[in-house]
Amino acid sequence: MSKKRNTTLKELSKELSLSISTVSRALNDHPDISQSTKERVRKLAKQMNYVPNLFARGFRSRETHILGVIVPNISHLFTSTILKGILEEAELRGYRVIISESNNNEVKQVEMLNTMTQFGVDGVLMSLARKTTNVEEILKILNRIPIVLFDKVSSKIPCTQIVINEEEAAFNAVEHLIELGKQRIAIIKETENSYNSEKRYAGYLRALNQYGIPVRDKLILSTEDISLGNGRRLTNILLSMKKRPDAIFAITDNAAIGAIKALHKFKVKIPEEIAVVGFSNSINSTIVSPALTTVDQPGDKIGRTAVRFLIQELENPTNDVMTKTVEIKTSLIVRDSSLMV
Amino acid sequence: MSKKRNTTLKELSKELSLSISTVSRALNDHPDISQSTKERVRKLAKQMNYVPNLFARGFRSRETHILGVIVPNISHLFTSTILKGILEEAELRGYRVIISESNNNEVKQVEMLNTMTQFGVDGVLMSLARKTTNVEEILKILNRIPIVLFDKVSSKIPCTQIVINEEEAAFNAVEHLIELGKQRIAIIKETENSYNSEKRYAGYLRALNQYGIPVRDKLILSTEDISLGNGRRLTNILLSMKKRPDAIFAITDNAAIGAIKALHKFKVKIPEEIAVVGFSNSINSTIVSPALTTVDQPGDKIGRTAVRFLIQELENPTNDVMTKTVEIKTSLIVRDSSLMV
DNA sequence: AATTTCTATGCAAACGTTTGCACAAACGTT
DNA sequence: AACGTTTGTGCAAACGTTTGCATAGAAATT
Repeated sequence: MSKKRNTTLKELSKELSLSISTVSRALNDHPDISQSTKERVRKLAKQMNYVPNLFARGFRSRETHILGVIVPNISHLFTSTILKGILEEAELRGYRVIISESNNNEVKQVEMLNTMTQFGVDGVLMSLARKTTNVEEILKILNRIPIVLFDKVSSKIPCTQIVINEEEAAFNAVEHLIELGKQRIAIIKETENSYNSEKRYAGYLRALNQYGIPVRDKLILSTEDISLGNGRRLTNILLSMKKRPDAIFAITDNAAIGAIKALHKFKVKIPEEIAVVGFSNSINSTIVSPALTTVDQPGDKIGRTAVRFLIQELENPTNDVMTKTVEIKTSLIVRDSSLMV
Repeated sequence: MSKKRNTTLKELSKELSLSISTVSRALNDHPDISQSTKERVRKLAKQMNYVPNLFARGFRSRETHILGVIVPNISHLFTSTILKGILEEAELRGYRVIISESNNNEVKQVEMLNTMTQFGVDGVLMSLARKTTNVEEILKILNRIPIVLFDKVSSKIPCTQIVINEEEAAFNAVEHLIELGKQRIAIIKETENSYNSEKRYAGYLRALNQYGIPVRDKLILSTEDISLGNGRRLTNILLSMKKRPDAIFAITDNAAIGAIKALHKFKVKIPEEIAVVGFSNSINSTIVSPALTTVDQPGDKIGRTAVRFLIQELENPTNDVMTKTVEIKTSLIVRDSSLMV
């Protein structure tokens, strides 16, 4: 169990009666070294189970080939799907990944960012904590190492940002409802202006405008915490109106499922009386009945793209720090909650 | 953007007209150093934003304070809950965490294990890939660094193993059904003898025996892939019997939800005619209707416990590698699918 | 006053790797 | 035969930290 030391270059060189540098070069396939020597070295290295000490290497070259990832909450399906993409793409490109959680705590987020740079990660992938307002510290760190934001991003931080095309996705969802013949389309969104909520709301408005449907304030409901419970609560409010909506667009699946539960309780027919569309394509959307029409966000693609852009920056360093937004396409998955036959 | 070098001990020492060693000791609170010097050093260190180069440190001390984690699939709620626990506990104890996915691929699993040790992690937390049979490579690595297994474990690997008390959890679930007055309790389990499935099946058998209920082969159904679809399919088989069961215990929530869907289709009353119990307490279990009675597995506790045991081993190294199984308690969450009034 | 003990500090080696430079040996060219 | 070129190898420094040992000066003891 005690940590046996690994074979080192020195040991190899002694065994082969070569210098350390020759052995090092041989293993790194340096052109100066003769073929025969290379083969001898490689053979013995394999035999003696040599593995380079990455610490010594990283220590010298100041490159660790480690990427840091900071997310608000790892046990969230969408997040872990993104992480999956990150892990896969990083591995493919020879990088290792350290993951941390900010727990939606801004202070902790900066702390993690600091220990990660201290640790020597080559770059950081980050999804911002909710209500991140003080970006100063982050900007400081951005001066030292490249950061790529994904999912929860902020225009205040000048760097590459990978997001889904929230606005268009919402537009498509609402357009779909309009094409069903719905005219009084309610939206359930977040109160505080998170990037996502804002964009989705914008898409909602654009769809209504484009199709010449009046925007009715009464049908625009907001909540601090966009949860299943609140989806249900707000739907109850909608049902108590004298003129009920004929469709509900909830900006998260959970809220949409809450809506369905509420509609169920009051025996409202879905989608005939009121159609429902959510956002995320979480597993639950297929479990609820009727199955929920929702926007599929390709999480792993976001992850992969983020890694790709970060590595691109790492390997072609430039000094101009600038905002660059990359939008990942989504698709609308139509299910029973908006399927009119 | 270009990687500015960090402040080093050398720079601090020059500024303070002290030697590097004195500065180092001052920062590490060595008793040899006078209070006044310590304060001077600390002050400047803070001012110049000094952070120790962890690579140089780890390189020298051969301790990285990094734990490696290998899981079959990160985007699985239970897994990511465990990861959450691991991250929290590790952070609390000053360790960082590198996560990798084996994708249930045995070869890749060993590969990851190798690159992790090469990288210099102090220890590894691992949940085994499905059908892990060739443990030889793993045993080799176990000789070099400590490993703690969790969730998907194997008795062939002599190390600490953190699992939930599968058998007892299943026993409690079935006992609960018996107490409802159910007598013909079917089980939906896995064909291949995975650790989890086997234990849960054992709990089922023990409960029946203890209450003197005959075990009927016809009510014991197995499937390769314990999915929602297969839960539905097997339930259809149960419904086609001349003597139907009066309860179904599915060893995963997904299979249980499949069962509920099937029962729904045939208008079987849940739980009056047939009660259903699942296993996992996944989010879906509250979304399906009726809400599913299920076994809650405290994922974060598993994660925290695993970290605790690993660090314990790291900090008190012993040479005796031995199996030690730690069981985490579960609890049965009773919901509508088995709630008889 | 001479000695010992203590306190605070500095020197230098070590960790394993990479790499600029030097340099022998072998070869090719006049 | 003398010179330049190429090829393969080795020397030694560097990265930033920790730490055993040495030591200078102060304080305490004789």
